[in-house]
Amino acid sequence: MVKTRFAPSPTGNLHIGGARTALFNYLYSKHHKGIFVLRIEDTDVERSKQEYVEDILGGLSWLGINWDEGPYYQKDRVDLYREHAFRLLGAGLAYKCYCSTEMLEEKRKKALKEGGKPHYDRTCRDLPADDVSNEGKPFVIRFKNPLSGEVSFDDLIRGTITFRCEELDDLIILRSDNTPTYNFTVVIDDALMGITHIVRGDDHINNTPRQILIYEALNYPAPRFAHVPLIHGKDKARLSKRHGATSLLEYRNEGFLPEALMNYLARLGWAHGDQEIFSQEEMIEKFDLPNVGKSPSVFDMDKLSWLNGHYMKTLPAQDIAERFLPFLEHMGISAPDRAQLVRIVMNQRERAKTLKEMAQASEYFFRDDFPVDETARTKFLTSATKPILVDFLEGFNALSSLDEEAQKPLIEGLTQKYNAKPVNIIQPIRVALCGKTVSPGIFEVIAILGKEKVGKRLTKAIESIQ
RNA sequence: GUCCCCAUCGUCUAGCCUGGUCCAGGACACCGGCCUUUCAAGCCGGCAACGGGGGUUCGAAUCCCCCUGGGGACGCCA
Repeated sequence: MVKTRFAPSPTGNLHIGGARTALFNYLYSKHHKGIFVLRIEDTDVERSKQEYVEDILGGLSWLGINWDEGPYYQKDRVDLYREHAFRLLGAGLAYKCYCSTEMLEEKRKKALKEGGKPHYDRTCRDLPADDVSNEGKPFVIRFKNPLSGEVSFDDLIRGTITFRCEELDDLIILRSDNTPTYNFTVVIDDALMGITHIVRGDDHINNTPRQILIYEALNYPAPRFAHVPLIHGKDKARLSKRHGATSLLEYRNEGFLPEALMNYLARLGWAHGDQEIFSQEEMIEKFDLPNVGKSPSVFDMDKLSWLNGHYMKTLPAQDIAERFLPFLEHMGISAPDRAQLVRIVMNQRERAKTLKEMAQASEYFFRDDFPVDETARTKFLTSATKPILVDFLEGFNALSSLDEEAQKPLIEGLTQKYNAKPVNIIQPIRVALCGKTVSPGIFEVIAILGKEKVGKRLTKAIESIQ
């Protein structure tokens, strides 16, 4: 049984990178009909915040990634980690270290300056067992790394990776305040929770050999590892707040659809031939680790927008209308007429990349005091176009239906009378009704607005012209 | 500095494992055209890449080595 996990630390929002890691873990487990676990790694009491926990859970839920187990909180499991730490201490596989933070910092700096590895010099490693000189002093527990030999593992994405033990440090597993550290808790939890496959960012490659050594010391079987490349910003550097490192929920607020974001994230670093569009079911069916690329990818907003536009156009209109509503409400607009709303969505969705854009472009459908673009007004609401509007209004009032077939002859009649192209007749009407030169087809706009509103708006526009 | 990872169009990528069908395919963006009541959408077309150098081979994007470039790690953060 395949069991994967996503184990974020709540020291920041869930961003694009984290979400993709979560997605890959989720897809891999579901592909193998396995279990996906969510675990919150909150052992850093200083930096962990409840608001981030909420952001992470909210972001995953919105995206559509559901976990089968958890969320587990490491905070609730500290006794477990301590037990393990002292077990290693008792077995001689770990030792107490009394070096102060300041001292260590100095040693690091010095080593770096001399061109060496900034590693712990193992001062306390060989302190005699009956040493009493440090009695009562605060201490940390360090893991006793093998001094020689190699550690290697077979990465599911990159193949075999080997490290020499000399490169590894005697890392701290229990801090002086008695709290455990990441490289230790992660091993214990993954082992105890029965995680079979660890999919994570490749910034963890260096941690892997240390963790494998801990698995061995603890006598736990090690899982398989798969390190996915990091996502970069346009400047090719690691994703930061400037690029896409904002909360996933920001994308929701900007009017992106979770289907689009999930699709985009899946294709960032993974491919299945030439296919671009994947439903969640298809991703689960087709996702596999060997198809994940090895090189870092750049987050591309344009492509995300395109995908979002695609889903805007292809998801059921009723569905889009449902999700569209909050964006209207955010603008202080209520849309009680369901059928009308769906009709607006059907006409606007191909001209908007996001729900937010669509809301902004649809204001005139809901408000009579919609803004009027001044450039459009001076160009199309003029003394020259006034008679067209007057004529149109007159003909319009006589219409018995607002169907396209009923409206068409009216416009055609005017093009003949004024010897003008349709565009010259329609644009003034459009500006009168919408306040701008851009809108869905004029027949649709009129049908959606209805007889009364169209009449009022035309009258108002005519009166505004000197 | 040391260690680790990576390297195909501007971007996401297919192809690489199992060399020839690749003067490298798809998608986004961009440019042009068609359609057209505006804007979009849609359709058609175009631009555009195997980082460099050595090997191996009849033949290399594909295998090997070096260089260069980029990224990551080196915390009582995760």
